[in-house]
Amino acid sequence: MHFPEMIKYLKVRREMLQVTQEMLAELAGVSLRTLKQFESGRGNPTLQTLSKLADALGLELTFKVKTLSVNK
Amino acid sequence: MHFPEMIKYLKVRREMLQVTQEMLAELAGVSLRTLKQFESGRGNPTLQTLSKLADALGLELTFKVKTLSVNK
DNA sequence: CACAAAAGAGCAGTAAAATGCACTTTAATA
DNA sequence: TATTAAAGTGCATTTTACTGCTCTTTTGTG
Repeated sequence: MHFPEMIKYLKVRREMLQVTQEMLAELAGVSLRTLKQFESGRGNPTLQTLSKLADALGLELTFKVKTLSVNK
Repeated sequence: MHFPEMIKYLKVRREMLQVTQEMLAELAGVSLRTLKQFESGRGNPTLQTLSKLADALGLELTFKVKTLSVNK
């Protein structure tokens, strides 16, 4: 999952939960400015920031072993 | 997956692949200093840094929906 | 269209991540 | 035990993430 996908995923998740950026920022304990930057693709959040956001959205960061598929 | 677990996971993965910190740092395009700090728990890497490391280890960052379990 | 709420962005200050260099500690093994 | 590779750390510098404030743009609803 690369950058743009992660952003999209979190954004969709937020909207699905009907939470505004303002609410999420507050819930997550992240500044609104930072969240806005992140969602608009202008960011490289720290793991802590990303975790806080994921957490507030009921998500968890995990690793997945990449599989080597021949045909993409 | 929280901070200490992620560190542990990546470290174990690296060792499983018999890769030294030095090799991984080079492969991932991350400075050795940064990797050392991260693995020794003294860090809060940016998403970019974490992604590079995961990538080089054949791992992918993903989100997982947290389930609300009654009895933990 | 008019209005309001939500989202996006410029600017500047502060905090902290990333980096390089040099040194110390730990672990493996001859 | 001596040697050496790998891992860990202190310090200083550079880069950049985080933040608040303010303003603009977009979106949606009457």
